[in-house]
Amino acid sequence: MTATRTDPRYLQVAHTLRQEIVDGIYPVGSQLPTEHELCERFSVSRYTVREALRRLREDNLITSKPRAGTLVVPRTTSGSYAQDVMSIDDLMSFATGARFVIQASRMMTIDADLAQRTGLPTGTEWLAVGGYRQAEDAAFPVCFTEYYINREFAAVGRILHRHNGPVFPLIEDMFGRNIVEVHQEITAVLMRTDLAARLDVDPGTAALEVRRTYTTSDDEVAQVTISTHPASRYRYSMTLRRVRG
Amino acid sequence: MTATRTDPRYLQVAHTLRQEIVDGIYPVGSQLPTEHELCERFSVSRYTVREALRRLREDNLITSKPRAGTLVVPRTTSGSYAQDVMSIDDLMSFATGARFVIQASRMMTIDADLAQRTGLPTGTEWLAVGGYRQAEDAAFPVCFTEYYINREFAAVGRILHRHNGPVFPLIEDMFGRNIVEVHQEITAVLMRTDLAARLDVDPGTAALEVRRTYTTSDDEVAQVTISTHPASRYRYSMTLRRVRG
DNA sequence: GTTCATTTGTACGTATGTATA
DNA sequence: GTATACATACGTACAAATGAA
Repeated sequence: MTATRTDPRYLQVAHTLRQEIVDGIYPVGSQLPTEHELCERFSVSRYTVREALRRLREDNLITSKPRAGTLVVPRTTSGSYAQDVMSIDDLMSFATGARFVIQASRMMTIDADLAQRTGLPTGTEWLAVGGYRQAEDAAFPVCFTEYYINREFAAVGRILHRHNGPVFPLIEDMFGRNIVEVHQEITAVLMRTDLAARLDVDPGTAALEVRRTYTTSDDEVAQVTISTHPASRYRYSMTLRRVRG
Repeated sequence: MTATRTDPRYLQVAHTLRQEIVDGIYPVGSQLPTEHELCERFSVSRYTVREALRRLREDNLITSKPRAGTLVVPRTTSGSYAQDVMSIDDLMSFATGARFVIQASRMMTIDADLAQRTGLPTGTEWLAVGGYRQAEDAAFPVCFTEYYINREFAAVGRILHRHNGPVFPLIEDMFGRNIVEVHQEITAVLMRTDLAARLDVDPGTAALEVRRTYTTSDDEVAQVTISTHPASRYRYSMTLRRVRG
């Protein structure tokens, strides 16, 4: 958008700086002038400069750190792939009508072993819920799932038993937090004997272990989920589309 | 995150208001107190109140309009996730300096068994290339990879041996085609005996099989890749970020 | 329809805190 | 430890938009 006469000052400043970054006057990796210098250059107050820089930060054009100044960062857009929400639903793999049968639910302190499995800090307390996910008409569960829920959001545990589908929307609705990032790790494991019996597969067969970490806009881990799927019943599938860079 | 003594004031105010919105003290559709009233209630300046409200706006909990005030809005379930190019690179799992050592390369007709594994039509001809991917200094390969390349693009086979990294950019560069879609399926399998020896793991251990299908803008399958990773050496990792929508 | 008062948006100046080179 | 640059915070003022008299 071109800066018009009616644009607020901070948008005009943001527009000018953005153009200069794109034009290479401030190349990637270089320092932007200090806020004070920008105030002088544009003859505006620090408030206006900071509002302008905030816009550029929101667009991931710059990062700022005390004392270090403001840095122009590389653009990550070109030739990227995007995955839309349908693929995510696919990823969630919650078949319609699949019920979650809770087997155990309690507050738990992360020990060294669990820290390894979950990536959570040792000694912290989390609501641990374990159970099996089962389709309405199926003879056997499709997977075993462990939830580790931040104690701040432990209240969702009260309604888990009468809830189907992903759990993190519950956290979003009950606490007004947004899950902005889902990190996912997939590994191949051998089926544990205790799970094998309950899932009705042989111990020592292959299984897919999917660990998801849900992070809020405050950079706080809201929930970690670990699902163990018998290889014979699960295939992780997704489609990535290239989007305009 | 619970408001701590060290949190800035605007975060404390934001946290309190967020909780009160969630608790229904300010239900969806209701007006939040005016900024002036919030200043008095929390004994902070308007700057602090506005920073707090900005956070709530960024999380789509409220909207503000001049004169109309600040409104608590219903949570929108919308919002897709996107995955950026960094995560894709991660997904490609091409360690710097990892070489591809070709073991076999020949034109091949898809039989019933291969059709099952690759998803390609029986009876069609493809350039099949098999090999191991190995880091410079590693004693053992990180994975075994099979490429099935559309015969139309079989010319890339000539330069595969002196190429590192993903193969599909070669197709894009050599033939001016664009890969617009990558479909990916991940399954857990048991390590095949013939691969186990070469990868230096025990047969019957867990392995991650990643199959990728690369499709051009003409809806033509350019390439199918099947990689078999020993579970002990590979962890499929990706991050999805929710984007405004 | 006009005017007015109210509420958010933009903008200035100043001061202090905090992280870091 | 110090100086610097961004982060937070206060107070003030006026503009713009809009709901109501």
